[in-house]
Amino acid sequence: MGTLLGMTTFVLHKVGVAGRREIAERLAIRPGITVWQFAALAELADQGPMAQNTLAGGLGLDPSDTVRLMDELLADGLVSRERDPDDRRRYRIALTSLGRRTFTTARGVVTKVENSTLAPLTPNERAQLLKLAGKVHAALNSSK
Amino acid sequence: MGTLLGMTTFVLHKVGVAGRREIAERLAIRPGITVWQFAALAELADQGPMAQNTLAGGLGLDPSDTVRLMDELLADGLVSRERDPDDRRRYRIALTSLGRRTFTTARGVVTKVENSTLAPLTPNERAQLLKLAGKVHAALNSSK
DNA sequence: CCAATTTCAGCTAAACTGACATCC
DNA sequence: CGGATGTCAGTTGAGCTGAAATTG
Repeated sequence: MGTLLGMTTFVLHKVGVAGRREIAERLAIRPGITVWQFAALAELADQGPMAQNTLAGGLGLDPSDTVRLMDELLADGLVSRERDPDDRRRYRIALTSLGRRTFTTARGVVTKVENSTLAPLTPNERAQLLKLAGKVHAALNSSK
Repeated sequence: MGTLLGMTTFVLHKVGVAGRREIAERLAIRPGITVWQFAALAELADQGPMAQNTLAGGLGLDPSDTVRLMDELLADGLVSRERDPDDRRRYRIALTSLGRRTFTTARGVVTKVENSTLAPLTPNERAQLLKLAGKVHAALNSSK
């Protein structure tokens, strides 16, 4: 095996970027959102309304980029943004009903693309891959 | 498990980008090269001299970006670049002895970072992860 | 005063596109 | 001529940095 293909990080990066690219192309067609927009909708759908900062942390996205992301979602009517009355520094970001419907559609698209990308693996292997990558991911986040 | 953490592509992308970033930072310190420069040295060390175009294909790097990459490596004295006498459209890119030494050093650095990144996994799990990611990677390349 | 949250402007590296010259 | 190789200029989006305004 070659040096590069024997380095896990290199292979993981390649696969991750290619997979994300594929997902981005499909989501752009339907329902017409970006990957980061999808990620934000997913986080809000899973965990309910939250501060913009908390959302940024959950996504692993820089807070400054989250500002622009929220502007986009707000302009498309997918989220609502109100000041938290208990702490007026914070926003309270919540899904709109359109946002929820859009997320459901998008999740279906992403799942379809994933199934295609992971086609060379058996269901058992897919679960293994997710589990192992998830372990590494968890360690990365905890160290920061 | 949350939607995002249940999506293999998302986790793979996160881990891949974070791992690559870590490697980039270390390689910048010693031996003072970029990740792409390391990748090119590795490919040349594994497979011997080759045309610039072939190298681009092996790295999954755009040929136009390969031009600049080769300029950098040439300026640092890590590769040599000569026209192929049999087909003067092609270059023959080869490692210099400095390039070979630099690669050896860099490979040690990268291996060290990988061991640290993959620390939460047992040796067996690491092999599994590489094998599974490699399968997906191979399928991606063959479809193109 | 100090810290947290959000905002804003701008930077860097990565990846791609399209046009072109050169050579088989 | 058509096709392959290498070169060049420029575009796009991702991710990050640093500074500032507001509020606790």
